Amino acid sequence: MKTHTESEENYIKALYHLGGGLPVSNGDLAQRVGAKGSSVTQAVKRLGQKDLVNVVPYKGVQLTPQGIRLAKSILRKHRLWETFLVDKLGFGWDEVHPLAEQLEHIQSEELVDRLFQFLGSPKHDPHGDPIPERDGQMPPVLGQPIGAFSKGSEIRIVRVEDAGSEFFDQLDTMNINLGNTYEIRAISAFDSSVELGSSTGSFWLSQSMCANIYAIQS
Amino acid sequence: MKTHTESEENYIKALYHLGGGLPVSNGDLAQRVGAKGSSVTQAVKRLGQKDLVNVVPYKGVQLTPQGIRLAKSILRKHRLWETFLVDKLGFGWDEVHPLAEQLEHIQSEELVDRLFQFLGSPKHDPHGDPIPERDGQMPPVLGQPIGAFSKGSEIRIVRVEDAGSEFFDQLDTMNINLGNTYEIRAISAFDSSVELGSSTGSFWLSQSMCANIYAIQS
DNA sequence: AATTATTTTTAGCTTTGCCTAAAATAAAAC
DNA sequence: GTTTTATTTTAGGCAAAGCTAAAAATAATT
Repeated sequence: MKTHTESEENYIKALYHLGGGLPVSNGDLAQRVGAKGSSVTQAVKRLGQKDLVNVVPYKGVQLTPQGIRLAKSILRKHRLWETFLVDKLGFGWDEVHPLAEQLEHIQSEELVDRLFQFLGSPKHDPHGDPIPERDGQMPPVLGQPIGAFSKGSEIRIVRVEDAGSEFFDQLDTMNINLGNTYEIRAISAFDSSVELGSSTGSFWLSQSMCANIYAIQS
Repeated sequence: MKTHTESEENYIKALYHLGGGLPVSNGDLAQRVGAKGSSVTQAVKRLGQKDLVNVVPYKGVQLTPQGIRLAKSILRKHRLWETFLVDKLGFGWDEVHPLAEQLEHIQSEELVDRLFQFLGSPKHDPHGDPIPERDGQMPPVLGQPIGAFSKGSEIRIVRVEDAGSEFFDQLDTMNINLGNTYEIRAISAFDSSVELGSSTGSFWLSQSMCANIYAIQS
């Protein structure tokens, strides 16, 4: 696998995020990478020459299989570094994203492999998102939004959406973490908020909080 | 402290390595960073505008106090990452340099501080080189070349020069590591090679090996 | 179908950072 | 104290990556 610039990798990442393998519009891509449309046009032209994307002018850009492979390898690095930052260095889960954006560009297969081992071969990152395997396979995306469970269910938190730092702050102040287990004690017919109970007491979660917190039956 | 490009940081690092605080010639700098003289001329002009160096045309370039501060902070990061790679990920000391060259450019005070703590507040890196402190202070440069000790001395290896991968390979095959202790059993009058002894036996070290291995009386 | 609005591309400019080749300066040799 | 040699700087080019403003193509609306 050749070596790519950070800018290129950022475009690939954005394309994977927005479209997976499907075409993405110039405008959406521009918004995602924080550049102007004209810059995107020439950027994807460069990527096209490296066979990382297929470009149809005025129609859209699409990752090639190689592009998807690269995207996954970047995502793998990103999520492994996030895991390192949280598990080993004690960062909060709201702080790690910008750091991982830098670290994900470090080039070394060996480093990634060793990091993976050092972290105990994790399948999911600190937010519960799946970490792509070495060969590109994706572990399952875990859980359903809390709102999807019915009264009486015993649930375990397995994933949270990246819904901004205020959301993470709220999780922190409510002491909600991956792995926590609760019983669903009540569901409000008025505003769909949910009462979660545990051995230490119970509390209410708003509908919008519930929508960003994923759990499984436990 | 503002943010700098990787190229800028590489020039600063090279200047610190070559001159410390003293003037460095264009040619030496060019050689060190692996660029042509003309590239260096404009690079240092840019650095001058940021007050990281003082340039006297045709005479030489010199780090300013701010430049020295920056150089030390890069060196700190470099050596902390090397420590991480060896101590935590199990890399060999000959493999870590190119990786640390990438990692040293990651921007985050917080990350450096946490890494430092995670590694147990080390004062020296895996080669025994001092890791600059947060405030720029330098721990002592340890040891004297093995050749400087006299027959009968009990010594402990505390530092090795970065003398290329063949040198490191030789250390590995001879099982020489930081912390090892030996007795100086003999010094050849013919070629200045040295016989080191330990509980497990003894062996001879060539003069050029000795020159790159540093020890203290133990 | 024609016009308007939106999106995308082209054209041309800027900065960083490298290059080669030619000119200018400093150092060394005669 | 010239002249030759070595070093350093200008001058001019090139690629990556961004920008603005104008032109072209597509999509939406009357």
